[in-house]
Amino acid sequence: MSPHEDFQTRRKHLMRTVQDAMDVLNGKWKIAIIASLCCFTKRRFSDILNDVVGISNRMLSKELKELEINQVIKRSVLNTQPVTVHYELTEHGKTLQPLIEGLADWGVIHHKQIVGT
Amino acid sequence: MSPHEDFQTRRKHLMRTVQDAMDVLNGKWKIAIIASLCCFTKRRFSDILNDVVGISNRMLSKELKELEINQVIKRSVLNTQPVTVHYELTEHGKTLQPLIEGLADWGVIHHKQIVGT
DNA sequence: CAGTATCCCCTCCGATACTG
DNA sequence: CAGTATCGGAGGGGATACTG
Repeated sequence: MSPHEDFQTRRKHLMRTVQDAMDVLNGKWKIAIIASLCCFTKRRFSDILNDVVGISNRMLSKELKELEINQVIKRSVLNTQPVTVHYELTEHGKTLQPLIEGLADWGVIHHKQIVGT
Repeated sequence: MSPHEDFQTRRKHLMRTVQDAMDVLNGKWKIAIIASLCCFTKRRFSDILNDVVGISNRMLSKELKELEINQVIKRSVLNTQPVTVHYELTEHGKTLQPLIEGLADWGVIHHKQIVGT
């Protein structure tokens, strides 16, 4: 295989697997929601609503459902009065933590790059 | 500082810096475009158009501009006939490579998780 | 508290056509 | 080849009100 073909093959594979990941993390809010669940294991609906600046309850509800379907988060209902609901990362979801941290680190780097120190 | 406050502080910081990163990588296409530039340093407009499945030239043009403004990619015009344009990651943009790789790795993990090996 | 339901705007984005 | 211009539709997403 020529070096050129090698690059092509690597790129195609990279593009496809990155896309697989982005299919789960798509939309405006998913990453932020996951970040909210990264520290401190359990959060309630209204906690996340506060963490993620600007999100509406409608959107939060929708995004949480999608993340649950993709087995990234787990929803558990406690039979208190009124009902309490806990959200947390699943074991699978926790494999995203390094990525979120990496993103946060890059956010810092980028801020320095743009603002200058 | 109590452990609880510590968590709060860490989360706030995490959320903010993750947001800084996502401000640059927002929209449907940025990550895929950067992935296309990760292997093989230079790509032409039409190359990226082919790499990123589904994107239109309109969107590609728009997203490339934003990435250039954020100093993630560099655009260079070669005075051939007709004009050739090369896009490549800047030094700053290259600091995103580990993240893209991480995303790709997670894509593989997730695919296994959902499909089952 | 943890959501649903409804309404509606407006932006994102695709399709098509055109230019240097 | 590397874009820009224009149009139009779909749906993302906000605001508000309501429910168990």
